[in-house]
Amino acid sequence: MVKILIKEIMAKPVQARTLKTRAKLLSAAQGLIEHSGYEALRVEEVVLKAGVAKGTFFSHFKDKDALMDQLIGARLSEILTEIEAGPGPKSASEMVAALKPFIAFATSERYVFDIMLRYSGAAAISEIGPIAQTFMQHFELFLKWVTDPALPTRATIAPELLAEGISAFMIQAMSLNFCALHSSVSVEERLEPYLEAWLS
Amino acid sequence: MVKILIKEIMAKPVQARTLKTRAKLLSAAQGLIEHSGYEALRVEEVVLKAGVAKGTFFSHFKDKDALMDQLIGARLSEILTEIEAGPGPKSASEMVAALKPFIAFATSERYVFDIMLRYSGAAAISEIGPIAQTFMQHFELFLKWVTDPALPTRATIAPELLAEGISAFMIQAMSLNFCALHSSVSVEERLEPYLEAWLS
DNA sequence: CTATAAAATTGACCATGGTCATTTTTAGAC
DNA sequence: GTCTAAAAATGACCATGGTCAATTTTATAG
Repeated sequence: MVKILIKEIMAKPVQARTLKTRAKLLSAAQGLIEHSGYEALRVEEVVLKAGVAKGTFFSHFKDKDALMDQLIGARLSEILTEIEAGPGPKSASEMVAALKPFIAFATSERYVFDIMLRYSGAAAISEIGPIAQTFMQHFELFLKWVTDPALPTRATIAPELLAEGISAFMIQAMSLNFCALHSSVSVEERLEPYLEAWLS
Repeated sequence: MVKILIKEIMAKPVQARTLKTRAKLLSAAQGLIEHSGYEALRVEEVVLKAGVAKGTFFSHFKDKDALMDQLIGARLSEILTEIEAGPGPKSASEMVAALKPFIAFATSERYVFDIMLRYSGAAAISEIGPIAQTFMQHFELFLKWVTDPALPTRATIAPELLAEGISAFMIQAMSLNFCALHSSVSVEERLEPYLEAWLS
């Protein structure tokens, strides 16, 4: 009885083999993506390169999108962490400049952008994945920026609201980038007036 | 020679049969959706109900998503047209109320919301479909609203920018609705403070 | 070392979207 | 009517993501 209780509390044991297989799958996928991009990735190729059976893939990842969540989420998090390490922006213009690497990756492929949006919020707390976590991460970052006195902002608006707004405008600017009618302007050029208007 | 030129200028002739088949496919799809929603739709079921072969479906629609673009786009356009017919909002609160039917449909299924976002901008002018058109339609609507003196807005911001901002916040509010961490608040409740802050 | 239960892996198989060479139908010329 | 070329429709077939009963591997108790 005690044993059963302990078992329920403990995380289920993971064999070293599991970690090894998982690492093989992730690195195979990463290699393929570096060669041909995210959209072109095929599960078949991943398992072939990793040297495992197809079924193994799906016992490590719920579906193909879950792998994408891992890979894209990891990259987004790396980029955000780098941005966090930099100085806080003192203007809308500097903010756009700081966000440039994030925007560059998120708009590198339409597919990447779509996956990012689709996984930005999880339907259940227990399903919060890497991409959803980066949304929390960039909310924290924006909150830090707007509460820094170095950045002049509208005092009448709650910092949390300001931060969420930055996120909304960033996504809007990236969305319009994929639209033929608006693609003459770069994401950054479009984002700056939004933020200027929102923050001051 | 003249004939060839004329042919090039003319739209390619469409047989009555084509329109009939297309109508059969659309109504079959509509019927299935009314019964089980958008996500559950299967091409196989559509052609079965319409009484045509599978290949026929794909000579009428580029792919399954193109059918969804038609169906969802048509519904969105209907809703927007009804909203347009109503009175312009005199406050952020009234604006949210006016948008309620649009929001209700767009968030009725996660799948519907995803398709809407994916088709909101077309990669090429020639590919602008029904959903992309509704985005132009709601931009026009928002522009009409913010230029109406009955709605007090920040005069320092260009009306076009204000209109795009409303769109950005509406999408942000709907996105967060699908996120477990934020689903305790309704889309409308979340949208209102955004618009309040943005417009005044 | 052996037995055994749990964990991990396997690959044949399925579900579903999508293609294309072939066949059928239609419109128009004579 | 009948001939012909273009348009439309067909369904066998393919591509790819995903499932699951059966098998192999691992950890561990005795």
